[in-house]
Amino acid sequence: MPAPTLPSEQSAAALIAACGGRITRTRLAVLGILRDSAHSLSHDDIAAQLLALDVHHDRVTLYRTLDWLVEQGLAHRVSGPDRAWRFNSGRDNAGAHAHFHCDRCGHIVCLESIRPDESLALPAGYRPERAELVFHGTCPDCGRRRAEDA
Amino acid sequence: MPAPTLPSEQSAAALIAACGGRITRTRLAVLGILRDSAHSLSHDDIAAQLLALDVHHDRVTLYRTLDWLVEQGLAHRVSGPDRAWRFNSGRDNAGAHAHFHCDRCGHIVCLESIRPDESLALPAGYRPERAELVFHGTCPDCGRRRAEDA
DNA sequence: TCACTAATGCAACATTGTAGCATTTCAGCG
DNA sequence: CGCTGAAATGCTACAATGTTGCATTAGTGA
Repeated sequence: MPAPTLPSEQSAAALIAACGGRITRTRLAVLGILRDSAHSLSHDDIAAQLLALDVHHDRVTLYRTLDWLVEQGLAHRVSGPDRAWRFNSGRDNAGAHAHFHCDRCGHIVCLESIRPDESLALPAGYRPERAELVFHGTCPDCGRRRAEDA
Repeated sequence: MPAPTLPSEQSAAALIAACGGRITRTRLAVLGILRDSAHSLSHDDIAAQLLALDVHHDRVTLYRTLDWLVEQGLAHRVSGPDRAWRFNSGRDNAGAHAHFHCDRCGHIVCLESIRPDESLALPAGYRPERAELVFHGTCPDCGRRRAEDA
């Protein structure tokens, strides 16, 4: 019986090889996890999935693997609401709609109905892959709470 | 000779008192610094300015002071490119234009010519104070470097 | 199979932020 | 003005996230 394999691992191996990198179990598993996920994952999320898949790994190795994937363009790094990076495999739909970020309580809400305008012209040389539109302000809960304080 | 006083400290004291908080040297100085700055400052930036003003303080006290200012609505907390918060006194112009965030090298570039559309309708209860438009992708430098690699 | 080196694993460190608790200091009051 | 109680501070220790250096392991090509 072969080792457990994620559905997208075959193409993952090809992608890794195409970058001139060695094909290792950590890279295969991490890239597979990222490609199977619909949204961005934190280092911690990925570590948990690796554990579930019985892929032994080291914290530092995971950081370096993710750095390498980002450097090769196989993954993207985005900064989350807390002070931790999120990673995704490029085509995810997290950036397709706008977000509301409450500066009072720090919560982030998806505004599915609003989409950023991606047609704006950027200066030469910049190659945008997605646009992120974030509104900052006060959310309904915090607005209410503040009114009660007064 | 009186202690050095920032230009906006008078009104800062009034703002603090209006929130029902005690007027302390740390709050006066921090709020003054934020109000005098045109852009968002990190905890570290603020600590450096406090040091320059000879306002003795503790790391933890500064965190708690900033938390309190944010809670009272006297300051805003925004997440920076690195995993550290930035603080500002509300009306700053950092959000008035779009930014380009290179996912490869992590650098952030201001795109002065592009401004987010603030006229979009948000769901009821949300009170936006500013909109942030960030393009993610590859910057000219990284695009060139990647072409050379191939 | 062998050798070379990329990749890993480990330990120690750096940065950013929090929790608990004793001490200081602000602000109201006699 | 000098007390007094609670708010604010300062200290120590801790937690979360990420990085550096270096010895060891393991892919890859021959």
